[in-house]
Amino acid sequence: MNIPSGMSPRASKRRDIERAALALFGTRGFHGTSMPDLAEEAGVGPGTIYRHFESKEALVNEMYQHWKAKMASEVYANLPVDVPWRERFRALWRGLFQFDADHHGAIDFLDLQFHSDYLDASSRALEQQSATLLFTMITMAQAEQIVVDLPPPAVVALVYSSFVGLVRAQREGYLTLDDALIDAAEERVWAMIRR
Amino acid sequence: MNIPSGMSPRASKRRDIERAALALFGTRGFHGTSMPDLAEEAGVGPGTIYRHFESKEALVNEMYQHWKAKMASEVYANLPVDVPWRERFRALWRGLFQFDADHHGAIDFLDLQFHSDYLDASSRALEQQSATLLFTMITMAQAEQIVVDLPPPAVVALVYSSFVGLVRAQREGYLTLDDALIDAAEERVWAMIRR
Amino acid sequence: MNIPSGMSPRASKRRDIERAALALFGTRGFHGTSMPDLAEEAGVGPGTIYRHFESKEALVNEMYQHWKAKMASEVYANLPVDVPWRERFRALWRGLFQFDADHHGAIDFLDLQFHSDYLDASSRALEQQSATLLFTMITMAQAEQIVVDLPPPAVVALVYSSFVGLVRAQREGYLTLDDALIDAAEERVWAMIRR
Amino acid sequence: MNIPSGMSPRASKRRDIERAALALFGTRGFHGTSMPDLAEEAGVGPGTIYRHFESKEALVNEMYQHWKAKMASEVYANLPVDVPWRERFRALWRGLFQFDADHHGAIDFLDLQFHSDYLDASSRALEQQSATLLFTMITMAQAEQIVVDLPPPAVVALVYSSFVGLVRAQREGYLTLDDALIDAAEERVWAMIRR
DNA sequence: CATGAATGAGTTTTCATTCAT
DNA sequence: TATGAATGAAAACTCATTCAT
Repeated sequence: MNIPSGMSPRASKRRDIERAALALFGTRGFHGTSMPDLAEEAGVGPGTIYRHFESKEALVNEMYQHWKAKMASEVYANLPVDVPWRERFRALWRGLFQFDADHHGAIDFLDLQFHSDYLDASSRALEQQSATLLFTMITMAQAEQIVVDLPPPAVVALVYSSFVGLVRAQREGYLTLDDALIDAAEERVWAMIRR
Repeated sequence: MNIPSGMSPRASKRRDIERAALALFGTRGFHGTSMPDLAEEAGVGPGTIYRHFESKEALVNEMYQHWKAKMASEVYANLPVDVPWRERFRALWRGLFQFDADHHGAIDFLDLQFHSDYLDASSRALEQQSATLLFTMITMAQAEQIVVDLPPPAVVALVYSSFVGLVRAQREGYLTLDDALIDAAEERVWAMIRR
Repeated sequence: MNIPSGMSPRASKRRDIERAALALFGTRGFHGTSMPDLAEEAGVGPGTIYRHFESKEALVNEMYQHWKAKMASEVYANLPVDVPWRERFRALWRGLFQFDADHHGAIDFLDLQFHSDYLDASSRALEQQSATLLFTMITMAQAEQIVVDLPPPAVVALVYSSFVGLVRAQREGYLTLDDALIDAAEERVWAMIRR
Repeated sequence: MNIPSGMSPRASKRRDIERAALALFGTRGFHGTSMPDLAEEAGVGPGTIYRHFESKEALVNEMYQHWKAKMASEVYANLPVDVPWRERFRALWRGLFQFDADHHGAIDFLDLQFHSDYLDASSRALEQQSATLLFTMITMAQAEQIVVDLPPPAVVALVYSSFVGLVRAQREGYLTLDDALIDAAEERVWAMIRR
């Protein structure tokens, strides 16, 4: 068997399951993905999934929280401070696309499970937390007269959904998101929200 | 029973089913909605659905095509011609939100079923058609140097996902989309895509 | 299809399921009986059971309560009053065996599910009620110096388990419980508990 | 680890498994007890059970035969000979309760597995043997006009089920079986079966 | 035409058993 | 020898669909 170095076989199977779940939940959705399908995609028996996750719901929630947290730590937590807002925005925008490139399917997964009724309190709390962080950032930039004076949730919606829109368009084959396009889009999105 | 005037009881039941399907498919998704649930929401027996639609897939496809077509005819087909692009864009933007206001849940429904594997060739063709129409519009505006020189699918993605993002934000309770906000957003989105 | 007269086909299926459940739960036990087996024994599809009973646990609890109540009404409620205790006891004893003869398998069923952890509060309450009724009866007879002065639960255990023991012995093929044997046993059991 | 003196670690684990099996099979039943649960209760890994017993069925059968045999040797084989029947009965009765006190749960276990379809030929043979021994004893006493003239299986059923009934009543918390109660019950049960 | 009870294939989940460590 | 992760067959249960009424 081919086990990634430095990983126990058990942990490796868990990874396989998580990988399969990210791919299938992110394309077919939670209810559109059956556990046998998931097992086959992961290359394990159906019973094996239940040695790693309590239930299908527990699996999707653990995944959701994992990726929400990863996004927070890889994108939001690493934004430069003490630089002009313009530059912070560029770092945010590039961070988002970098995250998408580094973790294929994660954005699709998060977007598709967004606000589904099988998400538990923990997942919703993380969701809230991310949103609040972005609202706060916008509010600060507005206080400095840098960003347009729309309700912060509106600004966040405009920016974030633009990002997701481009990622989706690429997934559907309408686009290729290279650095040039990402930067060009960044300029335009900034134009949308700057004062 | 209360039957809308000018509508046969049969047609009225079909409406009830369509209404229920729009609401449930648009919130819980296709696989997350069961036919018995749909029937109950519509106030009909489960068997009745099958007198109007061949199958669950046929139902969602008919719905998808219905609303895609309705959107094309109510929003895209009524855009003013022989007016400046700026004004056409404003009409488009307002038309989108008007459509959302007139047909509660329709945007959520279309967005959630987007590019799902249970959509058939017909649905995909309509999807294509709508997209192509928008791409063409953008291409024309770019030829006149009005709109920024990004790939048309990117421009469409930016605009349309901004619209959907605002609608979603309202659904989640983060926003109220009144005319003032819609117009303010319009200005900013136009700022994003104008040359 | 052969439907008992005066019974809707729906009610008839429910009867079939109840009959099958009494037989299988009473011989193989709750956990030893699978829903597909139950369905086959009842001559219905597995899904049909769930249109009549919420779950396997709900089924066994409804059955338990049904038969406990039936036993109370057919055996305990019809005991003669204003007759000597000797006669009441004979009526009780004969009533128990009559119940067993009338409702084949019911005693085995009740005995096998007795105090199982899948019985719910309602079932346990009925159990309690039956027990209390018997304890009270014994206490009264003791007050009149008719019955031996053991703790009432002990007296009830001796009598009731003697009854069940005979029924079991018949089921295993060791005995045939005809009237003569039942009456002879009654005399001996009375000898056991009389003062 | 705490290993009983004079016992190999292997034998000690086997004891742990047997102890766990007695407790769980005797309360939840054979089908209601899972091998992982059994392993946890025994404090061993699930795989370990299979180094000692071929299968779950083999385990329950070995247990059944073990306890049936133990009961025969500890209770039936030690009955005094050349003493009046009255005294032999007292010894039997006390022996039964002594056995229950010495081997907590064994009576519940034997009673619950009684005549289950997973018991094999060996187990059934031992069952038969025990029964026959008791039938013979009763027949002899009847020949001496000591015991009432019911079919021997009926007499055995009355006595043995009275014993089990008292043990059950204690398990359910209705009674405490102290020596006084046991002796008082013995007197009454003897009154039931004596000529 | 509308209904809803019935169905059985398919779902999520459990568990007796195996086997690499 | 003991382990416990992995397995897949089978369990409880759901649901799209049918059809007798």
